[in-house]
Amino acid sequence: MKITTKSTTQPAPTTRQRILEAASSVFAADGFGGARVDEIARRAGVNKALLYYHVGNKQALYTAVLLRNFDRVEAALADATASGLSAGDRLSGVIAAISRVLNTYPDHPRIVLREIAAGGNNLQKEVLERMVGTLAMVAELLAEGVRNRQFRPTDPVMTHLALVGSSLILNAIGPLRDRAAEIGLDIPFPDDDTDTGAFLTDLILHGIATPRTGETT
Amino acid sequence: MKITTKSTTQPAPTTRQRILEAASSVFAADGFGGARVDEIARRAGVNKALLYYHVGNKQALYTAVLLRNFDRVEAALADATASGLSAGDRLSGVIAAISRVLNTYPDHPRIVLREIAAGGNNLQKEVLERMVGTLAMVAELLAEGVRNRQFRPTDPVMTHLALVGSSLILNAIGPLRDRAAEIGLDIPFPDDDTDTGAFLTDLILHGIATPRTGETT
DNA sequence: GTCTATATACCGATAGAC
DNA sequence: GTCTATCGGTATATAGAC
Repeated sequence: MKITTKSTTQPAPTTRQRILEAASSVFAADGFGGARVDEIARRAGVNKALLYYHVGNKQALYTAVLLRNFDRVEAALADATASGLSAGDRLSGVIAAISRVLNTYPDHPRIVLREIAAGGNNLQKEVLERMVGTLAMVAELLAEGVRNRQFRPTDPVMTHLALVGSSLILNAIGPLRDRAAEIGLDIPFPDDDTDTGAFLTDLILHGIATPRTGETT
Repeated sequence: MKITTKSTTQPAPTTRQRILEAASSVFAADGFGGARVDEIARRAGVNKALLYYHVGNKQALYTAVLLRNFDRVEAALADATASGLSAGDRLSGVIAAISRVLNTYPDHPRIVLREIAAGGNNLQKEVLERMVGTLAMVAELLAEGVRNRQFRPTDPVMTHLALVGSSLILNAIGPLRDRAAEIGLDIPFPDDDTDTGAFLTDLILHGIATPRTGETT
């Protein structure tokens, strides 16, 4: 039995999903300006005219990819922030959730890093709002921890940028690691199944300095 | 009196420097694939044919920009690592030097973020080696601190990526901050003269958790 | 070294048959 | 919904005068 009357406007057939998947990969690898619509259509296994029929144009395709990717991030974060735990435990949950979703969909961190570099040049207002919305959520969590004296007084926005920036980099490093290995550079980069969430939680909460009694600096 | 016999092969006239400066800015804003040679020539105030006469082609121009930018980073780091201080103090110096040079030349962090996302796709082997060389240097400093028990046992490469990644993001956020402000999003991003080095040093060394006596987690 | 003009290829997007 | 063929614009790069 097939459900024909959906409440959403989106048709969302398999073709469209294949196109979005291929587009996400190509935009991550080559950027908005460097991506070629021909290449996206080829990887999706569809004709270029069909791609335009489904998504409109290159800009609309890019926006659709980003909205889908941010949907995944927000779904992962919703689980992590639902509970009534302390700020510290919720922060650990948020870091774990972010690390997991960025590792599962590695195109996303690469596209976001490019957009940070580009100053959001290729982002529709709608997408930029989604991006900043996540930031505000984590920053508020950090601010709450400061008010509770669970965290030291810190700038919540800079702390968020350092935290999420680190997670973006750690989960986008795969291709660079492989390229470095190809040309013979022997650097022990993390591999794809490293638990970067656990690493980041420990780093952000406690830093790297050896604890000393009565430390002042 | 003009010195005509130089030890280096590079002619390095003012025209070339203007071209490199314009190219750095455009590559940072639009990426390698999105950058237009016409736009670079226009900003440099030179004819496009003259640009090709001086630098060869787009790929060579990109390589030249990156080599010049990495020269600046390495010069800044040389000062910071010369002294015979402890690993912790040298790390603080390195973080301060990196933050300062990235803030002074804001194109560089934006281009590097793009190349991480691209997996070094547009990088000549020579440039990739320079990039990884800096990484190896900081990672060795972190490893030394661990051996001295000045730092807790951590993965030096992941710690480097988190540290430098944070600095790249914090020093590349300017354009995105301005764009967000333009469309009315009110987020207290750091401004361009924020001391991100001091923030990162404190964060990396001590984390954000409130110190407790005999803490186990 | 610096310019104008142009070759050549590519790319985003569409027309129109089925 | 899916295809082939192609238009029109634009991009890198160069030829050749000065």
